[in-house]
Amino acid sequence: MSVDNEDDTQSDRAFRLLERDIVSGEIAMGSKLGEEALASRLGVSRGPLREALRRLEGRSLVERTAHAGARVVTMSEADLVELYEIRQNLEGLAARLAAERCPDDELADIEDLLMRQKTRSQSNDDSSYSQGVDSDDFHFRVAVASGSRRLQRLLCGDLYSLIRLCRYKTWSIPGQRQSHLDHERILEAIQNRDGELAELLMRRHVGLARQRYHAAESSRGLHQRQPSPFRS
Amino acid sequence: MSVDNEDDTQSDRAFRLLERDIVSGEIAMGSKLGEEALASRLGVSRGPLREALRRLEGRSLVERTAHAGARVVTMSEADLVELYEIRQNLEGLAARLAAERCPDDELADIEDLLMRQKTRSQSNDDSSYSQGVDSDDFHFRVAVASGSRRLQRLLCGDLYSLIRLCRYKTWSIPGQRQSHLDHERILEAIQNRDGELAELLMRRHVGLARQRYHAAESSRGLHQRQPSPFRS
DNA sequence: TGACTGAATTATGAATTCAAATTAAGCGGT
DNA sequence: ACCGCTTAATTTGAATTCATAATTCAGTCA
Repeated sequence: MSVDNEDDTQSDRAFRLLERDIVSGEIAMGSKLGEEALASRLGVSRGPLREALRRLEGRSLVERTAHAGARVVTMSEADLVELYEIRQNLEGLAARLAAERCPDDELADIEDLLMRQKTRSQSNDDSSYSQGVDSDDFHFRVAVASGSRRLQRLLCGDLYSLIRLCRYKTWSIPGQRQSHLDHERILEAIQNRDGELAELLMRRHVGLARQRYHAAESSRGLHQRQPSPFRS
Repeated sequence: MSVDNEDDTQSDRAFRLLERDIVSGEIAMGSKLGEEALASRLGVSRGPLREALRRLEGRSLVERTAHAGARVVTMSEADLVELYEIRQNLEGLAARLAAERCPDDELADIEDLLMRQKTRSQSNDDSSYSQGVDSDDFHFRVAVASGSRRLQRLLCGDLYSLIRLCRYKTWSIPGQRQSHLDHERILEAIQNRDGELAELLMRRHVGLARQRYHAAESSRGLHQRQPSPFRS
């Protein structure tokens, strides 16, 4: 009916919508994805919807059993730990590559970003809506600065989706003063073309962020998620 | 028609066949994947075939443009370098995790594997058909030994497919005596529970394998691939 | 001769329809 | 009352059909 934007195919629309709802947690892990219901909900026929589900299956966001149906993947705490270990390593790699090959002006842009964030956090104490958009995120910028398109896609696409599937807003825990200091030190190492140090600092930074989250999570009961919006 | 094996759905069959043919290079990068032709070739209808293509799209093995059609992805030399950088890091991570958490008996199994490979390469000088199956591959075993299912899937599934898409038999270049020595040293570090050393050695090992390949490749002209079997 | 416009063709997108399998419910037996 | 089996209903898998967009080729005009 209403053509929203660029991609005019129904399948792509369903894919984007489903991906958004799954990653944002609006669908809830393990939910059954009944074709007829979803199709009518998204305003598409079962054909394109099935294609969208298959695509999500390829991205390992949904699992499918032979003639039974499709469900959103379920992720345990162990899975989250595994994802963080991978992310830690890969972001370290991104930092090192950025130190080795990123042009100076792009690094200067990131420096500007950090400066803006600093002044903003000083004037506006909470301002925790800093999670505006990707380009405002330090980790995203480093992934771009690595110059490796595939690494960028892995970090900002697949890994980000899966990690965020477990919980909200985990990419960069905002409002942490220590995080900002870490970011400054990492950028400094990158600008000094010290790849080894940049990798080490980034690894430690992500690792500490994980530990910090884990501590906070275990203290207020684990696996609290939004109530599932539709069917269980 | 002929039900080959476990998964009885046509879409899954088409998916497996297409993945195999693409990864093995039988389809050639950039090939147009006409739906009608492929459907008749695989003995399925267009519906299931489209689902298979979408799934491959999700795994980023095929690209699709709005109403134009699907093509096998094309990978440049730069892409291959990026993939190797990622693989290098991730296999290092796998080695470290294995050193930290893999039970001793499983490591003993890998030791047996290396012993068998050694004796076999001594008696049978060529024996390069060692690339029998996954479980005979050292890197595969280390990925398993990491204990991280997701890391294993990333390394042995996605990355392996993409890297192998560029060229044949690149996972472990067989018949290299130095490789076997590297493997022994890496396993030794893992068994000594020296995670840092295992990671370092594995990184260097993969890096050297890449360099070795690159040297060999550039000397005999680049990007020589099988002639495309069907349509361009 | 070359490039642009137009229609015809081909291929893809999507809905409908039918078939097959799983799930759920109902029935009978122990 | 509980367990197993049979049958009905729901859901998924797949093929056919129609609509729409892109490609191709022919024709015309500059």
